[in-house]
Amino acid sequence: MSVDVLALHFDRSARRIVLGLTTRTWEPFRGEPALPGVLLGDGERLRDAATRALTGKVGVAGTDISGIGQVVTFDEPNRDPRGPTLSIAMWAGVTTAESGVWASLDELPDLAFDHRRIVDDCRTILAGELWRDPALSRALTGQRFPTADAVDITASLTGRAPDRGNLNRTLRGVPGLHRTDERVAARSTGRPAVVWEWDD
Amino acid sequence: MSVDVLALHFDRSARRIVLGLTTRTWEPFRGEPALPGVLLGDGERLRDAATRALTGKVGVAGTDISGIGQVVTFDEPNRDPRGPTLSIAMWAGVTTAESGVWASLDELPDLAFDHRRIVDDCRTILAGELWRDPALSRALTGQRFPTADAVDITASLTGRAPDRGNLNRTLRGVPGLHRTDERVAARSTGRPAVVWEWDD
DNA sequence: ACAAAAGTGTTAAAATTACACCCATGG
DNA sequence: CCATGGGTGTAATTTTAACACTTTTGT
Repeated sequence: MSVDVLALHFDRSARRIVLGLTTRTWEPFRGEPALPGVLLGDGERLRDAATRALTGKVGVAGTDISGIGQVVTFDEPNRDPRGPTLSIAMWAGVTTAESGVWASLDELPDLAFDHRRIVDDCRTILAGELWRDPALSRALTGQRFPTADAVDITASLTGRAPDRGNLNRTLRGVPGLHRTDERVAARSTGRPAVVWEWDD
Repeated sequence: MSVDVLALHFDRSARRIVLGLTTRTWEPFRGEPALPGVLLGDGERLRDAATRALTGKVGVAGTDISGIGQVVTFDEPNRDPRGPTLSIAMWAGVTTAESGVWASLDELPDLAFDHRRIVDDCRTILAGELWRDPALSRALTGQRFPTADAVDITASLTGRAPDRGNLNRTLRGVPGLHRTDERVAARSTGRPAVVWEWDD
């Protein structure tokens, strides 16, 4: 029973979401990139296991984790050559991506085990929950963010650019999120974007 | 890490779904009704664990299980007084409810642990997946069934009677399901209902 | 003929999606 | 004043939900 984490970080300058990876130190798949994962300890909570995976395998500081949530459980017989195992997939928001390996969602290297499949499946699910699940949304945006970031996050996660107008209206309906009067120039040109802020 | 099963059987004569329960033989909650559950064995698949729970704790024959599926994983710290544990909730369709204790979804006794909460949460989820997930739908209806059964199943799972007309159209859109020319009198009076049949 | 149950037809309401057009800023 | 990005308005489409009305059977 392992917990595998999709560590998501929104890279503002690259305008896309990057995924935190580790390099496997043991067989099987030694040397190949993989999702950070740990075996679930006895009586350990899922979020604790996920945190352990992030700090231990990617080098993320505990304080840089902005949110954790459950995605799905994978139960395929051939996912691990060592025998049938279970994998609980979790998402985690990470505020800084300094240590560890980070790859764009659209340019992933070959991953160990069935991790590629896990990423693909989870990406679809998470794309559907974005702006519906406040915890996930907030973990990706941070406390305050311009609309431009929301556009980039949506585009990066869903794989295609959203309609800006519709997204703007969608944001108005997100519980716990409100518009501020503030504007900020997110790009070098063009109209400045509204700043959105999560209630505390 | 336990697997807890919502054993669902559609009782045609009672026109409702009943839930299979066990009586706990050990502390804690000794003597109280509970969802059939087992500890997940090393390398055991979820469906195997669920089957083991049904056969061992409710007395269901393996051949009477019409389908098994995953619902969600519960990870609440206080769910078990013995310490933090994880519970993977599964649904299972059961074709005959002869041995074991079966209770209507709407008249459940007090259950051990947080099983009442599990049932409530899963019921909401399953109600949403009915007629969308063919595996779940088919496990409840059986290979062939009149529209009347679909009405009863929907009413029993969602808690309120569906619009017959809309449900009829919904069934037309279910993948793998088709109408037959056959009609059957499901009630003592009224127009006979169309029989639906799953492909294969 | 009447009540009960099943189906069909139609409409209303809501949620998604698409797109035209106006606004604000940098160069 | 023009290119670029942000925002509003509006319409088309699709999905859900509601409800009136017709059909078929037993009593």
